[in-house]
Amino acid sequence: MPELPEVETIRRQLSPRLEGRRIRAARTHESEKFTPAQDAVGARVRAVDRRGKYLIALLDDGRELIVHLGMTGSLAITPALPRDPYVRAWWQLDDNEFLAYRDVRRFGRIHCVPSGHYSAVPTLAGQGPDALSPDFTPEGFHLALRKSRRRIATQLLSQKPVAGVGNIYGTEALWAAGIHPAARQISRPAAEKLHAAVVQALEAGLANGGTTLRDYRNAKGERGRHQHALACYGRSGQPCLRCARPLQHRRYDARTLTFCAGCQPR
DNA sequence: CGCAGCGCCTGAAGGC
DNA sequence: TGCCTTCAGGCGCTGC
Repeated sequence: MPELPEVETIRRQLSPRLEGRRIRAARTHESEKFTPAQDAVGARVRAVDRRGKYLIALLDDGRELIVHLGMTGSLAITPALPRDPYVRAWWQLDDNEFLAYRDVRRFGRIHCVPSGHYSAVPTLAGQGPDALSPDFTPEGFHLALRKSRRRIATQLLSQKPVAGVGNIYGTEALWAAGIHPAARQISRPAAEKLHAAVVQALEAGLANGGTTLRDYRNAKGERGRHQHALACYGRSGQPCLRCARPLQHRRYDARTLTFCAGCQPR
């Protein structure tokens, strides 16, 4: 599932290829999740930005083309349109190349809105500071976490205290910080530790080109390498790398969380 | 407004 | 071998 490191990897690859390009044509799957991709036809891409897990192409007509990759989404630039039943949207550029959006499970979404008008994208509108931006501070993070009594893992995945964290990197950060995923309140020192762990987990993932468990591919179609560096996610039953006790997994709020009962006490 | 619960999707994996 | 069930989960929506 694409989280901040995967989306940022794609952004860095797409940016030099898309900047300055005019969108000549577009076609999409019939779902209203994807049809807004067609609204960008005629506009020129000024820059490719990212906020949390949202990729945002800034257009020269004062609008933004917003893409969320969901669970299985990927973007690639290709000289010819791939014959692939899972391409849900594509844009033809003025250099005759194509930007193709592939999404097997159709959990992703595409929007085209006036700049900054995110009422149609509530999660983007309401999300906290991007995890790799200077706005993500230990103080603000602790304050944001104190506003809710939900489980810490649920809060991390809500995108509100910080934007860009999904289950993989959230699991890694909680393990690294020694915090139980079901904890409902954490101390200031624990919040500071978790803040550092979130940044570290995401930067490590980015340095490794993202995590490919099954579907993730970057804009060149390559797999990430961070799946080999995961300490906790997907390792239930295997020994904790700190204390050798077998890692456990439990379902909290409809998602599977892996943790070490020894290193991450309640 | 916060939050719990459900639905969206499909391929893979496991049971029989 | 083949059919059926379960699972993965980010996010939008509904209703309390």
